[in-house]
Amino acid sequence: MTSDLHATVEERLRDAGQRYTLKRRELVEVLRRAGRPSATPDLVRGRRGMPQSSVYRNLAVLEQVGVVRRVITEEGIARYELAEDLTTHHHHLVCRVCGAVEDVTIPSRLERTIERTLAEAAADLGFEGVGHRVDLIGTCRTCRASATA
Amino acid sequence: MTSDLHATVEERLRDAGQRYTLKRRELVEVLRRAGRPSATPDLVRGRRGMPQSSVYRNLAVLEQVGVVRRVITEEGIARYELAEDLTTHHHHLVCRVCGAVEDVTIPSRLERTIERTLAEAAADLGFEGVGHRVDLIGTCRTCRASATA
DNA sequence: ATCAGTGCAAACTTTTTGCACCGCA
DNA sequence: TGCGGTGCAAAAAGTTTGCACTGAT
Repeated sequence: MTSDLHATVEERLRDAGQRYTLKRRELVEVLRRAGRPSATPDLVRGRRGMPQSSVYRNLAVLEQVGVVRRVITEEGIARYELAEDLTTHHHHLVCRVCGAVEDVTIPSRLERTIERTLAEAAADLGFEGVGHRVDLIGTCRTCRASATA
Repeated sequence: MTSDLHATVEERLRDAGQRYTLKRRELVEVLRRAGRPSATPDLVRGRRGMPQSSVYRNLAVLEQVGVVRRVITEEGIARYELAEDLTTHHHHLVCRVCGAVEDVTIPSRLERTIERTLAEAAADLGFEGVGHRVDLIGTCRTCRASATA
């Protein structure tokens, strides 16, 4: 399924008149392996020949062609993950102390209920509901442990 | 009920060894009138004798004593609103184009269902669920109108 | 040869902080 | 009169951009 992913990415880029360069492939690969939204330092760290500007620019391109999604955390910094149609619909558990993010899925029955109700509320207010963001804010294992100390 | 609000704020500040100064009162008043999360420019604009540093510092204090809540938007900038126990539990509809935010409430029955399920999922992952963030992302009336042009 | 992509450094935006001064309990 | 609050200006942190160079078709 990995080659499927890259094939899809390549296609989306080509459709937008863009190339699937080595660096872009590397970014996609890192995001796939991460399995959770990654911050830019994570994408640059230890990777020589990967300046911030390229990371930001390539992520912007990948976002525009629908390959990655940009998520803003509680601290106001950006994290990036593969678009949901390349993975699966999920939500985030965000640690309010260290900002760590875990992926989580919830039962599709409840998912649909949430979606429907929110869309309804949105329509009442003149919004065209195109998506929702359901995050859980808490304290992760690690930060609870160090808080005890 | 307005005096109740200020009395509560004053009490919370006093309990933390802080004063309810005129500027803090002004900030609380503006947030109450806004009825939606406000960005710092909104809190400074047109208000002389209200430098950014004071706004940020006072908002930080008010957040620490549980009077205001800081919300990060899709664009990564902070917005501030009165804490939920001073208003009512609600969610946000965020315009993905202009970043406008509307408040919205959903039926308490569904609210409880969401809360319970998310807490459960969080516990499985070693998080201590202390809250959730349910936002709806869409396009507001104004931006839909200008998109048509 | 052309045009997208890259790398460096500088600019920009939002938020935080150092420091001297002000003012209320 | 002491300590919290204020204001200015500078610094951080994260992100974006200008520009010259590289590389693939």
